[in-house]
Amino acid sequence: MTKIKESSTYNANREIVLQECPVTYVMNKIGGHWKPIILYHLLSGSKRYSEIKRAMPHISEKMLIQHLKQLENDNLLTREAKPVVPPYVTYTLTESGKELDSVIKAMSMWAFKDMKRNRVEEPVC
Amino acid sequence: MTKIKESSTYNANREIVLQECPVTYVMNKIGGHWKPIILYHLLSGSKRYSEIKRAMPHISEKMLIQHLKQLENDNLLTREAKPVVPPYVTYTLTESGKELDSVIKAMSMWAFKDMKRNRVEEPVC
DNA sequence: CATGATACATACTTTGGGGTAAGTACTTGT
DNA sequence: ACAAGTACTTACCCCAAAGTATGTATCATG
Repeated sequence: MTKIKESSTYNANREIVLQECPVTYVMNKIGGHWKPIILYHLLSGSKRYSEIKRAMPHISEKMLIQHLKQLENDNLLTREAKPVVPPYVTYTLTESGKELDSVIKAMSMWAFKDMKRNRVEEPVC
Repeated sequence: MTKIKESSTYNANREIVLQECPVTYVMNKIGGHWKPIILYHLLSGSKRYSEIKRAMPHISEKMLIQHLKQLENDNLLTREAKPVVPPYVTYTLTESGKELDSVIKAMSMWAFKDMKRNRVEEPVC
């Protein structure tokens, strides 16, 4: 987990904007390339670590746990580890996390519309 | 405008994911810290360059035009320049851009709910 | 006895997004 | 004559996000 320097101008700006815009508030929680996709996969139900990994073949393990931890810190999902060997860890969306489905759905609907408009072939997701 | 190297693993991964996930498709068009905020301000109607600038005091001019150009390339807004001095340039959302309000609204609604839940003071936006 | 599965952790490097600062062209106002 | 406004452009630098690679603990199974 890369640590974040608090003293940069970037972060100063971000904090100011955070106080001013709900959209930025959301982007700070689900922004980036991987977080929305993780959420997307968890919206269909709780999943084991390895299940998520298999569902997203192109993410590195480092990125996956890193974002899972961030999402956990942001109260979007919970982690449950059964003390067995081999380890059995499941990730489940919280209420906050589940309510994001309206956002994810709005995004998906817009995406499909826009792909059609720009004649991009539709994906299988 | 910083050029993007096409040959990186990052971009390879991104292109693969792009073909698989509508959410990533959206994130590539409106992701980052500034684009959603620009869109947010244009949703209330066409604006001059200087108006957008004044509405977003914390963005640098470089970032502003850079993102305006990217949004234009992505067909989310159009640029109209009147050939007068001093220059008079207006930015207007396209149909695609306007339709993003469902996404922006879903985000805002979730944000306010989540802020309440986490007892963050509500912003004035 | 060694391989594989599971769920990570850690070190090291790259890169591209963003910041800062300065310049440009043209005209209007004082 | 000089500053100010408008809409950019350009150059240079920094750092945080992402990638690559390897290590760890535990047990089951061949």
